[in-house]
Amino acid sequence: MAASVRDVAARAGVSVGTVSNVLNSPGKVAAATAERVLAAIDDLGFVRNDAARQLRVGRSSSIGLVVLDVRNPFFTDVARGVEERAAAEGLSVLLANSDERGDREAAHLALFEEQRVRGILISPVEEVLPQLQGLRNRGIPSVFVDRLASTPGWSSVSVDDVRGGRDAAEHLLARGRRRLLFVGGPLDLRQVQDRLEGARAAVAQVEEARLDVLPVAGLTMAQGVAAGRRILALGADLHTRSDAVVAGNDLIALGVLQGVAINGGIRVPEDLAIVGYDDIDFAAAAAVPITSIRQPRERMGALALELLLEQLDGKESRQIVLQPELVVRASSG
Amino acid sequence: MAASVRDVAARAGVSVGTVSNVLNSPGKVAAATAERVLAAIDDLGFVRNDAARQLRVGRSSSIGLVVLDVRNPFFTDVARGVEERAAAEGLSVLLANSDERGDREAAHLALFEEQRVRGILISPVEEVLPQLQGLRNRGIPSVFVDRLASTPGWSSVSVDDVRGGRDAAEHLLARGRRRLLFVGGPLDLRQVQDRLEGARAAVAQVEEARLDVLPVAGLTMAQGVAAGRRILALGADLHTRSDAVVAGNDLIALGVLQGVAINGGIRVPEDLAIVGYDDIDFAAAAAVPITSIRQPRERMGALALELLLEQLDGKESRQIVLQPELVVRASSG
DNA sequence: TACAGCGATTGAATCGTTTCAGTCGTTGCC
DNA sequence: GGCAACGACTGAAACGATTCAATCGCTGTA
Repeated sequence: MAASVRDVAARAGVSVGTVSNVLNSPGKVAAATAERVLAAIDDLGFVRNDAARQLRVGRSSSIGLVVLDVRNPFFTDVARGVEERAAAEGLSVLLANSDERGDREAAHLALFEEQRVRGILISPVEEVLPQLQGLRNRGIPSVFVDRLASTPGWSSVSVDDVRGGRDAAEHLLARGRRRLLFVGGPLDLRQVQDRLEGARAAVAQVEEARLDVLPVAGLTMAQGVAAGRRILALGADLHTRSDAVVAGNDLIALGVLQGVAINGGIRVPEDLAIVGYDDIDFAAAAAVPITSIRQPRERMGALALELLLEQLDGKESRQIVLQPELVVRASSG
Repeated sequence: MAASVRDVAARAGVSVGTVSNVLNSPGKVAAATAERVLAAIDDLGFVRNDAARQLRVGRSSSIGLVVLDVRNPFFTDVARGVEERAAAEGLSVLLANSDERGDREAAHLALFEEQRVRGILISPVEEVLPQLQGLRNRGIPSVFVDRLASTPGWSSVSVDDVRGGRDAAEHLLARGRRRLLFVGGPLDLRQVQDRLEGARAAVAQVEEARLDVLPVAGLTMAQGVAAGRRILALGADLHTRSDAVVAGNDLIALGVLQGVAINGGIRVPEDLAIVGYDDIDFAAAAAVPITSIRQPRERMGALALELLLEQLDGKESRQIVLQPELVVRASSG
């Protein structure tokens, strides 16, 4: 049904090699011939079969990107950074969503390997090093995004989340808050651990301050809303409990804000201050604009691709750690 | 370097056909043999080469999805619906972003054809029918998403945007607003046209009501913020101009809200009511929760894939038009 | 005239899988 | 004992592009 390079060759009265050259090294072909071939190509509606090309060439021209949650604007921004840099390099990006689930993550990696992607960028859910090591042995390098590669020999671009968590908590403490509540999860997610650890460190510096933890199942707005409702349900207790929330990310922060606002019983920031994480665009547009820890999102994506290219060039692996930045808005009083 | 089915066959002491059968029709192979083959497979770290498979089989197992803007939560939600339904069918989804640009859209379609995707789901920027017709002739069907296919013979899933626009404007009129301002663009985008047309129709029903148009370059928050600033800049004029905004989508609405709020000169909804479109999750969490026109986002995605499957089965094309739903929140007073 | 040198073109080999007609060895039945 | 039927397995052909050594025709030079 679909025309092949052989059909094109026949119609243009040249050999298949020439057709291929017209497509891939136009300089090698006489102008008149090229013209005839091009004419044949669109007479026949020929479109190159990428599978055949890849098979012969031995590799594809795409790279795989696995993110924790495509619906989180943080990751679409990262993806955007990756894509822009990749396009400049003639690579296309396959975007996959693990939804914070290890099984989906593994499945996506397996698919990427079948597709023989050039390399993989991943924001991992769980311990994927063994699988990635396998990929690397078979010639597919990878780079961690939004997560420090602690094992030597692996590249990564990340933000110092411990510091980010500390900055968030210190800011709240500086504003006089003493009963902090960390809302985030799943707790085995590294980013969450680090941010929590940072917050703990900051709280430990202040005598009468404390930090409780309200774990949630995922870093989504819905989970945040649920958490907000639980905070509301504490009712009068609240004042003996928490006067500030350090959220695992902005989605959680937005959710909590929405959740506690429902009955209007709790005022933000008067009764409850909130600090988010990521500084997605929506944070500034929130009911009460959210104070947040900004990460250079697109830049992380672009850098990650950069590191991947370095690996493909046989260069040394390296870890880039970017610094987060506190952006103060109304939600922290 | 990478092991092939031939290597596996050699190591397991069977023929390549048998290896293939172990992979694809396990029922056809004796248990003992299968076991030996499987052992060889992971001794060698064999991973099937998808390009070769595709080449032989003649088609891939993915479908392409082209959206106007991946950073718009509306589209990630649609994508989610598509993916879920696709996964159930054993298909994977290639997500591409046209960024509301015709050239990028065309480039993505071309790439999808090279990959021999099974079919294409597209939220079109411009008139792509000729290109899609070409694809169809060569065996790749497509379905419009979030856009009615007005030409007979084409499938689509859309929401009645004229009605949505009308509902938005009627709601504002019912609340006593009379000087409406439509903020949206690009104006040649069908969704924008329809929503505007609907708003116009509603305004035409009311004697002393009027509708101005403030065109913007794209349906993003940044554009909305810029529009908001321009509204602010009108200053005192404002009251003789507009007392309500019908936004092209929620991102614009959020942006406008943020833009006019900057100096606090204009209060929402007192001075300026705002109605958005899409009802993305962030609309409810906004500074002033945004009244919006809800579209069944995930459902649209799932239905679109459904229609694509129907086409692949040789069934008739059809157009599904869903009804939007007004969700009233604080921003409209 | 012969020949080197050059650009343009050729076409067979190749990539790794799936497919399918055919072989092989057993079993069961008459 | 002969034969059909059956399950398991084989291996060559095919998919459609790219590659590269070889060939072809010319031109300009010795």
